[in-house]
Amino acid sequence: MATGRKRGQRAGLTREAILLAALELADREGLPAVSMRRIAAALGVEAMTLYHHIPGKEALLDGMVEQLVARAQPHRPPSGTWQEHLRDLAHALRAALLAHPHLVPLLATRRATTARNLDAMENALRTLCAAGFTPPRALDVVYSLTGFVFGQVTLTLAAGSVGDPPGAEPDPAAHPLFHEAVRTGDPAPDARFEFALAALLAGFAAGHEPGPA
Amino acid sequence: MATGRKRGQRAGLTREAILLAALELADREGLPAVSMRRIAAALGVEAMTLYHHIPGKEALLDGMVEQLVARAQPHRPPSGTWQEHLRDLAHALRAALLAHPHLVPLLATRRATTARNLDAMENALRTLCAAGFTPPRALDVVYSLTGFVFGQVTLTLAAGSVGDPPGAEPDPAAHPLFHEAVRTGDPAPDARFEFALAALLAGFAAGHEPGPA
DNA sequence: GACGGTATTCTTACGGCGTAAGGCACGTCA
DNA sequence: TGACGTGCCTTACGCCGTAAGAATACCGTC
Repeated sequence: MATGRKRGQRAGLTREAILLAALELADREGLPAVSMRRIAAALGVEAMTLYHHIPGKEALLDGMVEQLVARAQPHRPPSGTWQEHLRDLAHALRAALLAHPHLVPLLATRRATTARNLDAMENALRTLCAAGFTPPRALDVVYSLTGFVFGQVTLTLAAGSVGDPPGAEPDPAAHPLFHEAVRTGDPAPDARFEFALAALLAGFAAGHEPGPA
Repeated sequence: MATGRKRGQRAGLTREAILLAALELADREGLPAVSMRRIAAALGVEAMTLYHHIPGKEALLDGMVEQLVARAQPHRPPSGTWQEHLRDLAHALRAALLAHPHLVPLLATRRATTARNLDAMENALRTLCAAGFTPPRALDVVYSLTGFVFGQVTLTLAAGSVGDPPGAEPDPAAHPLFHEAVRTGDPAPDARFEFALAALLAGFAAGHEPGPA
């Protein structure tokens, strides 16, 4: 530490500042780089200092996830049909995840039920119930949508992560349809997401109102 | 090592045996327990010995994922409508993931395009194209389904993982619909999966054949 | 202004991790 | 018989998370 601070002099650390530094480190160098020592170094401080603001590494990762989901609220106010509401929700969540791709695997090990998160869910449930869904069905819909978005984003990120060394299909003749599809398909991952999201929402609608009158 | 083996005596290690031991360790004690030393100990061997069969930790984790997806093939032969085919695929994948819950987070960081995996995908694509889907659309469907299953399973596992210490909704009055839904909803995770899967498949069908004739 | 308590920071240290480098014994084949 | 490759072990290095404790600045009280 080459800072001009003496032994007991405050460095002005807060839980928020630590989580922010951790987030930035993860975004810049990936999850394995997120160590107590590296975060502390980025803040001009020794590793053990962090423990006065955060109980341990697990709590730190929890906090990072918490910060991530806090950024996943739709900017538009809840209006329009329940489909539009859900579509906004899905887009907001997807955008938040894609903005911090290295953090996405963290969500697979951690539950993210913060108060703010529950507020957004309650909003969605209200919209759905007003549209005639029963509360349990509405919860099914919201949970399903959340898992769907997470899965789509994860698959997208994992597909283009490393330089394809493991499998790297060697024989186009063995899987002709696959190769044709890859060759002629839309290369934008957005299109696939929109397609699948539309299908899921259409499916919810179909299950909700059995016939189109 | 208190085994009765002398210095240069073979222990009969193979890549398969190592991966199996790693899988069993992960199932029994979770992912953090999967270390080179622990795996080696389980096999009655020193850690460095593993490096004669596996290049390193990353390759080991890749191998574990490979083993997992290899178990994700449907047992039934591909028959029936494309919806039934996809449903079988989804159930097989979900069953494989649920059988090794601790490995699911690994899939978030690793792509799993083995030859065997591509075979299953090619099968699905063939069925879909025979039903009138274009190859790119069929690929969209299969990818979307895969991501969907992964997301659903991950969410299910994460929801019931630890003892709910982080959020643990403190005020039922603040989120009345959420609590009513939890109280009166179906507690079986299977039901939610079936509901969402049906919705997604229905959505695919709706996008495929615009009108129900 | 002096003073005591508290909050914040740093130092040191331990065990575990992945793995690089090199040594030793066995099986095989010339 | 002897040389050699293969499979295994030993040692060692630099990371990691974090427990224990010493040192110092800050702050409310007088």
